Amino acid sequence: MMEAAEYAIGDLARRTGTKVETIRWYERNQLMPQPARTAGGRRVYTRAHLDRLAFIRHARELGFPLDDVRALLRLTDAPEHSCAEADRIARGHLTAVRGRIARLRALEAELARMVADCGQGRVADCRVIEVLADHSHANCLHTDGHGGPEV
Amino acid sequence: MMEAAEYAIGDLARRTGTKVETIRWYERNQLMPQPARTAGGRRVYTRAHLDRLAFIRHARELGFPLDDVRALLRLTDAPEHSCAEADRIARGHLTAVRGRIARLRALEAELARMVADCGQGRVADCRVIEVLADHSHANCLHTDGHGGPEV
DNA sequence: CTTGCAACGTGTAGCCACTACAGGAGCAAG
DNA sequence: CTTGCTCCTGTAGTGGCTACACGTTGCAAG
Repeated sequence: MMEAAEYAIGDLARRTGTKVETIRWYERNQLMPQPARTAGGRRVYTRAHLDRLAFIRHARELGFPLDDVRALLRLTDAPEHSCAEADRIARGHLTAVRGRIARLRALEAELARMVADCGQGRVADCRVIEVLADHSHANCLHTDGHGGPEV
Repeated sequence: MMEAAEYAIGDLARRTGTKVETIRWYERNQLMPQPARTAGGRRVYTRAHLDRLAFIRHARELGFPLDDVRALLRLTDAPEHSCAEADRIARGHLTAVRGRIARLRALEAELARMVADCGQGRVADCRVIEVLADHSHANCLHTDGHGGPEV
């Protein structure tokens, strides 16, 4: 069996590990172009669509937000252009990932300390509850206040 | 000056570093009980409210989802009960945090490799774009498919 | 007493990146 | 022709808030 030149939406979904609804969502949100349609109104995709969707999914797996994905997609359409922009986006994302790792590690330490100290007794003596209720934040990691999207 | 026994919503916000809208949102979503009101309709909080809000915020800072926070709050209302449940929740969360750290580290490695290999030339030769476009996923981290909420 | 203004009230919409339906139509195999 | 899968559109929901819009309350200064 050879590669088909046309794909139904379900084929694209299977080949890229994407849900059908997500592909339609990408179309509505301009990440995927509108494909041709059959007489009955079904979407007909080409190899180019498949490649583009695979690119999007791969970038998403790497945690790039969709705005970054959009920018990277624009770059793939200009292969003679300098790739400094792609580098900048990837470096920015790397920095963000490193920041999240750092915060998660501080968190991990605090959680580990919490559960290590829990003697499995009554709630009134529970270290987990105690730490959470500690209004003074004496044992707390010193977050800088701005918070951010997530730890 | 001594501690006031009653607080306006703005006082609670300042003392816990929470936005006023967030406090009202917690009330709508049953995390905070409905407080008394003044004749003019303004919310009047007590010390108990302040403590409860501080507890919620502290748990959120540690990344506990609201459903976990709800469960932990129920435990604080039963101080004679065993704290095994609190321990279970905290351990579960610790496991989740460790999983996220592991995935982020794999990600970090892949991103670092991407940008290290980018020669800042044309997009056609860019390693960043190339890795993303790699349909075979030959250089990809082996995610197990289920994905999860986020990397 | 009036005026000004911050803090408060409600209600709704938006964020991200999907996901999950409901309710119907197309289409291939048996 | 029926069965059963895939597909269509459209809408609403997720988590955990955040941001408005627009109206009211409450307090102090003039």
